[in-house]
Amino acid sequence: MPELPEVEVVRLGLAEHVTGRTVAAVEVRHPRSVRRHLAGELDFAARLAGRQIRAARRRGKYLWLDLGGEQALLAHLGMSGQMRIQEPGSIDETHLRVRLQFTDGGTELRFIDQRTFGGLSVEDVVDGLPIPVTHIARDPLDPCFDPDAVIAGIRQRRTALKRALLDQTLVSGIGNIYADEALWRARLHGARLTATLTRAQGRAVLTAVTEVMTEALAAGGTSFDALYVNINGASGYFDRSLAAYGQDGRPCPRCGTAIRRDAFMNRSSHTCPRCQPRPRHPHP
DNA sequence: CCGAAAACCTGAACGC
DNA sequence: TGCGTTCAGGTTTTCG
Repeated sequence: MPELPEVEVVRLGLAEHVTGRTVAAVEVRHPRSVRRHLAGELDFAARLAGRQIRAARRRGKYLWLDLGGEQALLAHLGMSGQMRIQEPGSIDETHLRVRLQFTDGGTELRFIDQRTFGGLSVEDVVDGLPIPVTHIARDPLDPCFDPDAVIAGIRQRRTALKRALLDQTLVSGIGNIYADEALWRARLHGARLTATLTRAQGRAVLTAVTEVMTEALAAGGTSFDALYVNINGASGYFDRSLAAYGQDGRPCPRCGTAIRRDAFMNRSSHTCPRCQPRPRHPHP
């Protein structure tokens, strides 16, 4: 489940179901899912056995289970990763990649990932962050998120606004859905050059990001199919509230003009041609 | 520094 | 029914 609200839904579920439990055994069913654990899958399993999970944390789209001792089980869900809590002995999912069992003999934690772009690793924690997360910027739901600093960073770039929003080292957690939704809410076009963005417009788009993510989280995230589900396998329903993403041909909820889809950055961008006119000096 | 493209995968949807 | 194409909520690397 990719973007911040979906990852946060998973984090909340993990916090409820695995905090305080001690890992008994780890089964790696697909080596690719632990490829970022450079010491290999045997080392991965050995480093988890006997460890107690203290907390479930997140920054942007990265998720980790605090193991104490300045180590953590780090997860990135990639495009299709899921975390599921299941009864021991229940049927293995088709794309089950990693299984964690606990010393209490209760439910097990499963990492399921169709496309295997995601993965797990055990990482050292420095200043509260697993090493691979240290280059990731704070996300809009972080209590220490500093919008003015992010706006300054965006304005210093020489690129298009949407590209900046998707840059996880500037502000994290934003993916293609919430970038399009926030730009629509702020009435800005993603091809707008960051250098020409006013501070007020920067503030508007970051406010829109925060609001749309908060609303999506309250709805349990965005899900179009069974690939994006919470730890119990349930889908969120924010897809019903999307104004732009995936709405090509449908009327803009604000003005009724048909939403259009264009190729941008090797993916799709959805805009209202009336509310979000293409900038005159577009080319990034 | 910036951007484009490819790479890493599987499966669903669609056109013929 | 089957085959080829295109597309998908991401990140990283490589090459100009």
